[in-house]
Amino acid sequence: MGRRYLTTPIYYASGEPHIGHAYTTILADVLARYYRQEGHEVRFLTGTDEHGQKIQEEAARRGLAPQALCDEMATRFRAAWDRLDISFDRFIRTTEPEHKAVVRAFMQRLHDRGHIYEGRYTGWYCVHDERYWTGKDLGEGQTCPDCGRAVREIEETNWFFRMSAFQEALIEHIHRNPEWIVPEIRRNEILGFLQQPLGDLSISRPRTRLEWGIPLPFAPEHVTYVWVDALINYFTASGALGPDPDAADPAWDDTSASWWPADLHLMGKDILTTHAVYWPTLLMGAGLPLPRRILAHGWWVVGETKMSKSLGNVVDPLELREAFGIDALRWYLLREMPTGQDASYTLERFLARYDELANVLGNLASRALSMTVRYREGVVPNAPGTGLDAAIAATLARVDEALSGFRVHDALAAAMDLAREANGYVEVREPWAQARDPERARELDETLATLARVLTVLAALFQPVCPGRMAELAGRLGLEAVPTLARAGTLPLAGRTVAKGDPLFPRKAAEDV
RNA sequence: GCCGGAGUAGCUCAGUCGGUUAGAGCAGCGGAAUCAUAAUCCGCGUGUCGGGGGUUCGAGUCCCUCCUCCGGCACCA
Repeated sequence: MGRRYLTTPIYYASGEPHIGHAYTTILADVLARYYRQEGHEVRFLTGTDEHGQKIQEEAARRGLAPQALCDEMATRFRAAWDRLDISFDRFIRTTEPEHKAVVRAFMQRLHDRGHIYEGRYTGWYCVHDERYWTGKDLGEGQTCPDCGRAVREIEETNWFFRMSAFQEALIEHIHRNPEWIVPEIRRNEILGFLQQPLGDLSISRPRTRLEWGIPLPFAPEHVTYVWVDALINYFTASGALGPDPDAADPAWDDTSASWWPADLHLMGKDILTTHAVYWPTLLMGAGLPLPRRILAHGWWVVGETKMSKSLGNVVDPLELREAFGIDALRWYLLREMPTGQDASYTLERFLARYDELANVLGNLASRALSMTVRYREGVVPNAPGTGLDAAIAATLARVDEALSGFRVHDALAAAMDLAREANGYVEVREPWAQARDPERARELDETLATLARVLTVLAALFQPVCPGRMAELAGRLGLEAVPTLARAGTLPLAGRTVAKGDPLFPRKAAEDV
């Protein structure tokens, strides 16, 4: 099996992670777990972006050293991901010595290759806030959007990356790789964006106004623009360069021993341009291969609904973790939002999705395990459990197809449909009637063996979204762990002792929220 | 303004290269069953497929036009 390197953005925030951060990260986590499930070796990267103006300002406001603020922030993000069951393999921080060294080497390499030049940057400066704004940020009559005071146009020395030199190559790359940017609407937007002449990218900020950053090796009176610094994290964490890299390191020309290039960058649609334009052109400049896929997802919006009106408030989905458990929350977020599109959060929809989990999947497990305990002393009979083989095969194919296009919601729908079909199978077989007639013992054995098998497959299928509950289900089936998808359908189960246990997803009422 | 999407059952959506009576889940109504978390299973839809026009033997599916909503148009992490 192959290797998969996937990334979330590194997050820049001083507060608790919100639903946007959480969704990206859970989406990445589910994909990472699916890939592991399929037997791939996986590198799942997340982390924090710790340089720049806002960090410097926030630290000053709180009377902290910037590094102290970042330490606290990184701890908060790690804790949040712990609560959401995120299985990252590497948590990178841009203040790590390794990353700083890679950024310096990266910038030097761009410089050595002739893609960087010194120029003048024009912007609107607010004296009161001591910061620059771009033209489109300005309020009416050229005022500061923060404090409302008049801004003045100012020029400063800046270093620029010749992004424009790579415009044609980037357009060609997108045309040659139609699935490079997913979903298609985002690809179209980037192509539309690239129809305009691409300007060069300012990659530095003078230290006279921004100290908290990585100095440019060839111009130490400037620090690296924070977006450039941040994007390079994906390369740092690939391990392509050693701990003390320089621009002449041979690893630049052969990254095959590392995780680079990334298989998938995930992000919200708001930061697609940086990932699909700035980052690829920077990589071209450095002579590095481009990431294989880029997935931009949509936003959760909270529409006004009867439910939230009647409750008189708007619930943050993350708070539902308390009452329903993290597995249920992950299920809702990934099943409800068509991957790549926006979705609207409502409590009503959450409850409907939870019922699906409890009634279709949870109840299937309850009834199947309960009957095995009741009719066969809890031992899975030694009989052909092939009753649902066609449905299982069709489901695996559907899941595979959906995931190859990153339609996670479709993959989850397919998994749930298998549970539905299994419930139908129970109705058709009527194991309770088979149990009453001693002459039908063999049929009952087959029914129970089939249900044990399909539950094993379902545990594997749902494991990436519901890792905790599916580990529990696997345990009740007498398994040590959730098996891989490849093994789940053929794993010998006869003779194993199962346990009924409490409901996997206990029934809830709206009042419980 | 320019570019790009979307508009299909009460709700969330699927509808591949145009082709038999337009589908799924949820909600609703009726029934069956009793192993199970009062869960499950079966049956039930007179939907102007946003409006109008066109191409075609035939259009939700292609073309034109109009309406409504949304997104992108860069250094904002």
